[in-house]
Amino acid sequence: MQKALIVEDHPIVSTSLTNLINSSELELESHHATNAHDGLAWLNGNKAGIILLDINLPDMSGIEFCTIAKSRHAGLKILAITSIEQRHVVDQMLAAGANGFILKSSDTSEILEAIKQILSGNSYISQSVADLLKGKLASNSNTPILTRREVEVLKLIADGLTNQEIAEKLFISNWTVDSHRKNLLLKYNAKNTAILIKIAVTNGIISF
Amino acid sequence: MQKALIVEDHPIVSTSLTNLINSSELELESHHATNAHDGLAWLNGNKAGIILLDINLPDMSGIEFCTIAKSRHAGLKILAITSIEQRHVVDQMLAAGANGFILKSSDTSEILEAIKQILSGNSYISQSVADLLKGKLASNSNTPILTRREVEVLKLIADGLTNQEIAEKLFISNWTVDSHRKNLLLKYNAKNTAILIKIAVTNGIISF
DNA sequence: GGATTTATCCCTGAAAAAAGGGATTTTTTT
DNA sequence: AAAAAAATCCCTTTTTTCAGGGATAAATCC
Repeated sequence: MQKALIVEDHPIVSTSLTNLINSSELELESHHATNAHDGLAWLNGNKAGIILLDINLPDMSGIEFCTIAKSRHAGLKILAITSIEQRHVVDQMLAAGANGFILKSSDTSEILEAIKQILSGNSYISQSVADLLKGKLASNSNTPILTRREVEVLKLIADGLTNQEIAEKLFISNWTVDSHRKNLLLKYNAKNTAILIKIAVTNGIISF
Repeated sequence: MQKALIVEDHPIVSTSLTNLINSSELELESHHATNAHDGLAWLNGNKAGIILLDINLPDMSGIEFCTIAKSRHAGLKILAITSIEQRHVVDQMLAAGANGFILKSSDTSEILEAIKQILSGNSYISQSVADLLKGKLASNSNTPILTRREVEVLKLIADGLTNQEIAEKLFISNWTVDSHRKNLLLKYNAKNTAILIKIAVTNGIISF
């Protein structure tokens, strides 16, 4: 019998997922980890047919978990489950190798369908997430594309560092930091640092 | 038989709560609403013994729901269920009249215990939430108490206004705005605006 | 009614950010 | 290999923030 690993810190959700799997016609033996660390440890001694992965874990982001798990266990199938519908999260999860993406607001039949599809080698992305990817949702569509360096600088700005301090940390000139900063303001159409940070935190670019 | 109303938009969680109640020795008939609006409508035609209320609803915050429901139906018992452990949320929910507060990371036995306690007229606050209120948790305990004016100024700063612009908007001197700003930095122990805004958004003071 | 908190106003000087340019080198993509 | 994008560095001036004080009226709490 294939094994399913549920990585989820909320007992209400994990017990529900366990019940869902056990009471379905799926031939899956369900296991449970309450954090990323335990999940990865379990994977070292067991072969999972599928992982149901919560994106908000206490010790590590779902994205990191996904990246690590995939690098250690090729061919591993991961279904990401989240309650937040944010473009950048979906992008990063898919880039990290997730095979499917559903929302906690999906009903149980959709979750089972997603599991089935993934087990049979397909990928499954729920409609609302697919819409998000197509940029159909107006709410998150005005998110500019930042370069790696810009994201790096942005995070340091949000941590309260000055241009000078950032320059020292990244071993670049403060003129360069200033350039990145100006580009950030431009891309976000922000008048100053305050609103820049607000937008960035809201859009999830800055981790909190 | 008393009725329980589950107000929760995530089917995984709501079905799990329903199962939990049905399979327990509690004499409760469980009902379900996926949003605040439907929940309030149901309450107009039915008498609920207890409401299990998710704090993050699609159409209204749990705090608003709580306030409205309590004003319309005196003596209504509400158990708030949340995944976020934020001081201000707990404070506001209790102020809105919630009888109990548990986290989604609580295990099922604790949830049942909370329901029992509340039905018998007591209030129930899970240990981690209680710790939060006592300021025991190092992570979230550094949330300062802001005055009305400080919150007002903070929001305008986050909207990208300068001291001068805020002064004009509030019909006060820019020296005053500067004073509030300095107090905000002091209270949050923030070195500059950037990190101030990050903390404020993270702590939910600034709406997004 | 007295004490405390809140909101207000004031000053100076240093530090930092924003607006305004422009330019070169290194990556990455096509 | 050429084109495009990203990252780097540079300068000036103006605006804004930050740090360091201090002080008074009004509201709120006990």
